[in-house]
Amino acid sequence: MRILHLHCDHVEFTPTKKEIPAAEDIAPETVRVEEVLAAFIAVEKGDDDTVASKAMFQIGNVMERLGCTRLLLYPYAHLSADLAPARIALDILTAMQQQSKYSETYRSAFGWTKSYAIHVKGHPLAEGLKIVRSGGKDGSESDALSAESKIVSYWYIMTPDGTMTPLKDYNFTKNQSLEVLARYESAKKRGGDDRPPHVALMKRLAIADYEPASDQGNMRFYPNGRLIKSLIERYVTKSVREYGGFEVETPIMYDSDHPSMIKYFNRFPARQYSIDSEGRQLFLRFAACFGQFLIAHDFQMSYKNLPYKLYELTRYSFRREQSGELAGLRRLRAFTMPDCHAFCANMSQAISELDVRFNLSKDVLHEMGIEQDRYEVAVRLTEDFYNENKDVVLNLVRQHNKPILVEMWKERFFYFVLKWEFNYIDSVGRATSLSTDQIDVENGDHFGIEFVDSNNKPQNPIILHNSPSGAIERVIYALLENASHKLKKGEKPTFPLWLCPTQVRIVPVHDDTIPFATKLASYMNRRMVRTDIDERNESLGKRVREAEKEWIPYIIVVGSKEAANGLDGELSVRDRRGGSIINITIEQLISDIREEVRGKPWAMLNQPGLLSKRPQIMV
RNA sequence: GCUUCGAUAGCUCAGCCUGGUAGAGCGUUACCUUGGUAAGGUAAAGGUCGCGGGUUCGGAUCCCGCUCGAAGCUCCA
Repeated sequence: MRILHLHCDHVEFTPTKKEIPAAEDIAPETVRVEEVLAAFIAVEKGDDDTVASKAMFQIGNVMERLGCTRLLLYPYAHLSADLAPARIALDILTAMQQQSKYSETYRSAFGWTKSYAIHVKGHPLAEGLKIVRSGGKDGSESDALSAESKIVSYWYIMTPDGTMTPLKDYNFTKNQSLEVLARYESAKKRGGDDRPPHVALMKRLAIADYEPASDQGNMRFYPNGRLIKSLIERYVTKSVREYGGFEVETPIMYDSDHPSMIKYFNRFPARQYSIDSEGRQLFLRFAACFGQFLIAHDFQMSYKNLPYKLYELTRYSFRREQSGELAGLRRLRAFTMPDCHAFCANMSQAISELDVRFNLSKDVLHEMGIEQDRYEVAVRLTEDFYNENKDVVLNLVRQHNKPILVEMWKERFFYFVLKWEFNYIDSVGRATSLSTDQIDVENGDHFGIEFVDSNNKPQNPIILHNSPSGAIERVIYALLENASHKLKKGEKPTFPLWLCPTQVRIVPVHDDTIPFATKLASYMNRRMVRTDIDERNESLGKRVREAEKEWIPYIIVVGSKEAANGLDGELSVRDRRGGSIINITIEQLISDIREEVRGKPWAMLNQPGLLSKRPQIMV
């Protein structure tokens, strides 16, 4: 912020016309002030509330020295070439006005073209320039964010029989991972300092890696990783479509001055990627909410249409987390987020929909190979909501059939009255939220979303925000952590069969058997079983070993015996999960695999079918 | 953002303390090998030791600054 302060005999100004869309709504009247310190102010990028207080402190010092008691705050863009977005500038100017200790504090209208006359006193201290920068550890934390840290929470554990026990009185001996979550969230105590195991695995399996040429937290996905990610994306989308969500696609960037965005944007200004485009400041979405709300705003809805559900899988949502907070696939700056909003006519409809989505989320995680023993449920809600709807929480804990963590707030601070999350607990003691749903009582009004009720009166819907799986990258993180959990227990790590980049690896014993191997592989691929062939000039033992290192569930070694028997004969199949070599026909193997992956999306191999044709991606 | 640690071959890392010809394993390439269920053999290619400065006859190595990365902290709408 730059402040040009002038000690004046008098200042007179008249707003003549609105200059920008965000201009204040005021009646344009001429104002004349005598014996005043006129502070011409340009609010710059990165300025925040701390700048407002610092500026007022400095202005106070000047006022005292001059013996002046009248202050005029005059927004003046021409002092800087690096201005803050209009809405933020207005917020800060308003904050300065409110913080002023002078009873006669004037502020000229923001966003208006003004004519003005000024008479500056002729003494040495009459003119000065101050430059104020934001301080503190995170320069542009908003008011909302700092207020958030002051929220008072009450923590409980609720058991399936409905008992609520204050956290400090609960005995965790039988629920160690819930204790991890509880400590993690309430005491803000974190786990060990081991490197997260999934990072090494994501590299070794050629799934994903850091991209040094991008910003931190923006990953590259190799063919194997892209295949896995794409299958998960398709599966989640399919599940939400079957549940009744209708898929839309919305822009990834929004105008930070758009009236509906202001509140969202200002809440976390330091956490956005922003882009300048022809003088407008755009920010990259950090969720799918705006896009869907802006669509719903333009719908003509009746109560008969509700509940109505919109869905988008955002690739990507962006959150510019602090650099030190990023961690492998667990915490990113660009991530893929399925987000399904249900517009509900009233609270009872919202509550019954919440229940459906809780089960949807549970099923989705289960089908992806993330079971209930790997995650813990947290429910956060306001005291009022709890008192009026105790059975809602009770119902959730019964469905989960394990104790859950409850965080209760005296008053509503966020836009929701209730939120639940499934928190994955990893092997190094970290909790990471996957699925979530919220009951939002604010944004229907805020985004002007309306439906007409049975009395022909417009109403704002209650909105549920559900991500049935959480970020797709996090699902992969959880699958890799599951695998590393198995490793620690001395078991063989695996992916769910439908997600394996290669489901069957064929290893020909001898060059003569390559034609048969090729015939076999192409038959299986046509039958939707991802099959490849390792015909490299390597020893049999080495090729089997490498297939095992890739976690390939089935390895078929074909020699002259199999080639002679043809497609009808029995094959010698190494079953990784069963831990033995089985003799089975091709038809039986295909039908076993097809049975196991039934209902899941399928894609063909995303690599050359012959290993000799593949570049080495990772060691 | 703060603290700590790190940056040497495509990858994983040794060498640095104690300055003097740039190392290993894996991978890649070629040849040999034709092997029946977790590593067959031989050889070759491959490096501006992150960038800049300083000390020194001489710096991957010691000193200073910078850049980038990771972990932890704070944080996670």
